[in-house]
Amino acid sequence: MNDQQRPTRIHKSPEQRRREVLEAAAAVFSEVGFRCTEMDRIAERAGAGKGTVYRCFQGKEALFMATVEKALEDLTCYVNDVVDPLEDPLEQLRMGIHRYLEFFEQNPETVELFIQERAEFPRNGKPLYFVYQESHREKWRQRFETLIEQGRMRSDMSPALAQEVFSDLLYGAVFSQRLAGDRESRSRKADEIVDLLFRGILRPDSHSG
Amino acid sequence: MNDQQRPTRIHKSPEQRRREVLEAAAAVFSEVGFRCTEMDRIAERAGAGKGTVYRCFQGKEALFMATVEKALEDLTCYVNDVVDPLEDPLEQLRMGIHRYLEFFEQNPETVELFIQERAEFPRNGKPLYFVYQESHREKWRQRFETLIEQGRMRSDMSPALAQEVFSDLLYGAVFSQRLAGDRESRSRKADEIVDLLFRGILRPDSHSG
DNA sequence: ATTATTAGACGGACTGGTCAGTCCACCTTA
DNA sequence: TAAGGTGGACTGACCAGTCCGTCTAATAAT
Repeated sequence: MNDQQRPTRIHKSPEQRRREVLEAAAAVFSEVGFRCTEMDRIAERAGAGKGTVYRCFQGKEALFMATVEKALEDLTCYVNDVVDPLEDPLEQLRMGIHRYLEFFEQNPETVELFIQERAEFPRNGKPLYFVYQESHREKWRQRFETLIEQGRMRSDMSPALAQEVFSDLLYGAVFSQRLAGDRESRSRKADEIVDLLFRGILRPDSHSG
Repeated sequence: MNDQQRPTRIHKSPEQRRREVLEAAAAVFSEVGFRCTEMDRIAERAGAGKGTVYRCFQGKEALFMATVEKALEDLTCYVNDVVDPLEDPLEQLRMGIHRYLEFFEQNPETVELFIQERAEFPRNGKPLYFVYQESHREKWRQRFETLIEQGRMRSDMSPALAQEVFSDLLYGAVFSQRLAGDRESRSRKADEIVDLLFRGILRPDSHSG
């Protein structure tokens, strides 16, 4: 009369396990948020026991940060793999905006992870998102400077400010799109957004100073 | 041998109590986040007992949402009181951006509350921030439309898109400023940002189509 | 090829700490 | 003197992280 289920234990490679746990964690964290996520739930979703999860990652916090880091690496690759080979800075800008918006449209749960990171670890210093952003700042600023040197961008405009406006806008667009929930696809409008940033909203003949 | 402190109980008006608790709650919530906030801590900060806090507000969640709503009302007033009386839509836009950025610079903890709201109540539907935003959407769209009718704004540009870009940028700027932690004051750069949005980054003679 | 041995992978019961919310004895004030 | 505002001790639920008996699979021995 022993109808106990055999739990079908399987030994997998450490990398395989780690990947499975990480994937499950990203899913659960982005679905219910850091605090409401129970480690048991992640274990269950990964098809593993709690002990296994704790062998792969030091604890809940470390596991969460690993999911954030993974997402940032994915984002960086998605943008840079296409943008870096381009020659024209203007094309890099245009394509950068496009790829960035597209990435978040295809991986909406990523936004959730970034929100959670900032919300739950306010004392951990700068969120990883901004650490990554900063590591690319110099590269992008040079692109703006090149545009000015080439006489294509207004020389009375600070490249640093332009860069900040671009990155603030992208950040805001992605968050708004996800949080407001009812907006149209931004990535399909990437070209229009680029046009606005390049040429402004006013008619050329109407601004005299 | 009784050196027990007399707790100096004072009966205050319900409104006074409520205000004090709300203020304390906003401070603690924005300092340590929703989850890490202990109701005991809010009570202590408000100079009241836990029971008193629970008489003023139904529970932790209700108290938190009340702080968010209060912050949104303050923001709305700070912007609209100055913007609405203006006649020129372009001036309204310029001043709106300025006041918005200024508000968050003067009330940085407000950003924290908005982050927390979204992070902790993902299933509550749209965050209050976006509910408020939506309630002003129509008004702002009409301002853009007026600009087009007056021939001052490019007629090939969708007012709806322009509006979204403006609001996404503001949202992103405020969050970035707070989260990245090391940016310069945005409100002092409001005019430059406005200039970028109005005229674009490119030299007028360089875009031929 | 088959069986014996064992390191260590595995899962899940258990523990201990943490708080949200309750409850009631006390105190203020009218 | 009584009505009801007040504060803080208490309770019960919840869950991260631990611990250990069980089970797998790689290797050794035959």
